[in-house]
Amino acid sequence: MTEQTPTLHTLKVSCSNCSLRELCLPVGLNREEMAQLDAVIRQSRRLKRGEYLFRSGEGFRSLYAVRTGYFKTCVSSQDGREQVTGFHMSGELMGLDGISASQHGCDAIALEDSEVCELPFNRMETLGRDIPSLQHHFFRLMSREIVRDQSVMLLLGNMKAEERLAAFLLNLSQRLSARGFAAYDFILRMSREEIGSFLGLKLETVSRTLSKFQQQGWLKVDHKHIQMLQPEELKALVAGCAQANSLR
Amino acid sequence: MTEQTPTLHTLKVSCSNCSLRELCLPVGLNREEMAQLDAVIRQSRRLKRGEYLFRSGEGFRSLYAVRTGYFKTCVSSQDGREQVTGFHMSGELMGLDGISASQHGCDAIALEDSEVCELPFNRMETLGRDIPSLQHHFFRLMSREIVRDQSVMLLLGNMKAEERLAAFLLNLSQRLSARGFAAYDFILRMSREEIGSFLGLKLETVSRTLSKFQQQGWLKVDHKHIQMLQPEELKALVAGCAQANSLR
DNA sequence: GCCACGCTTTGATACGTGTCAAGCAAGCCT
DNA sequence: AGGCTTGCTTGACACGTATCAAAGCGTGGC
Repeated sequence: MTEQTPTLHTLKVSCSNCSLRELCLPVGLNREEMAQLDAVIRQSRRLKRGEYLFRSGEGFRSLYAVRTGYFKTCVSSQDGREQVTGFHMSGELMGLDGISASQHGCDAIALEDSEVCELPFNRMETLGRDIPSLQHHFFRLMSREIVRDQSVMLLLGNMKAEERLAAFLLNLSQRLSARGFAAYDFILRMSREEIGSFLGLKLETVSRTLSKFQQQGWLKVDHKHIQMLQPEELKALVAGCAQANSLR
Repeated sequence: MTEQTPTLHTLKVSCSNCSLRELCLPVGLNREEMAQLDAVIRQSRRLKRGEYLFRSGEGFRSLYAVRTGYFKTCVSSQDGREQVTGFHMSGELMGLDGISASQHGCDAIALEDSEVCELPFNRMETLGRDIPSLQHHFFRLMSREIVRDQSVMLLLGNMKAEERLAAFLLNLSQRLSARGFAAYDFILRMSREEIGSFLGLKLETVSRTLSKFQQQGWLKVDHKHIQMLQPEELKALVAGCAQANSLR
């Protein structure tokens, strides 16, 4: 109970069959348990950019873990307003919201050609009863998602445009560097509109705010290519108003 | 997997020892399983208005289910901005966000004299392995929380003040009537400021919007006493922009 | 009972972000 | 290559909500 929060992802992404146990299930299983888990995890599925992994309302059977690529998840209202609820990169799990009603509660869309592992939930649940640490890990993952959602609420409820964008960029930076990529030089995989939707802003505001950061010398923005020149300044901006960097 | 989403609460709140199995765990357990569960659930704890049930950062050991009374949960940033993440009434569970880091991620504060049941999480987890339907129920509850958080994001990211407040009132109305209270005539347990914090608005805006609803004849507002005179109008306002009424 | 305090309402004004519109750059198709 | 589409930037302006301020109303304490 006192261990560190689990690293959801390691740097070694490209294994053989399905490297998922390394990615999102670092639970300390023994050899036999590993085998059981492998038997349950389905071969990975490939998606092209723009393809739906699942849609809101579809029957829920499986969770999906990103192996490679990039996803967004979003809920939309009847009149077409769309709210991006998260961006998901390698090692991250999608579909947890589907358990409650046995149907998916959001859309998951690939932002680039991607690959996911399918985790049939029934079987994972059964397996969790045999492997306590696996069960515990799943509870932790779901709880983690709740914590993340709470910090998004804090962001949407309290922060100004500049603070939101700074928090967003810093969060991206942190997650990328945790995966072995450069922390301060990266490519955005999503459009300004999608960023805006996530942050509760219009795309013009996102664009203007990026420009402002650039003018101040904090960033270099070349379309989707972002270089953080003075990350400390961005951190100073969100220091105070963020509880943690658990956005995603 | 195809059953209805569980009613988290029944109308019979005042039982003997701990009526929690009726409230938040309607899982279809047999007599022996019930006994096991009863053995794990701790005696209820009473709190006075304003008292903290737990605080962000405290060690996490238990989930808490509201037996009677009313709570708010909130996260706060270092510089003191507070975001109310939810209001909780009888039968609802608090503390799920604490599992991930083994410490509570928010504060839980009684809005009136209240009573909760303590559910030691370790023991519940163990019990879940013996009672599959209990385990499944917990996954559902957590997933449900994630779904709720997503609709709050939609609200905070996309909706205007009037829509937010209408959605909030309708959600309250629905939850109260599910507990056997009048749907269209109730007392707010929280201040304007707390409503505002939850909805991402300032208290003045909440007040003004309530006044506006009253002027239009949709509500009668007498301090904390709300009567919904034309709920259809409120519904019309949120129709389209809400995906479901799963705020809380 | 009265006073003091907290909560709420209401008004005037300011500010931030949305909206609308135009122009630009990059990528894609024929 | 030309012309089209798509996404991005930038400007002018409008609108919604925040901010500041003052006054009203209830409630609880003495």
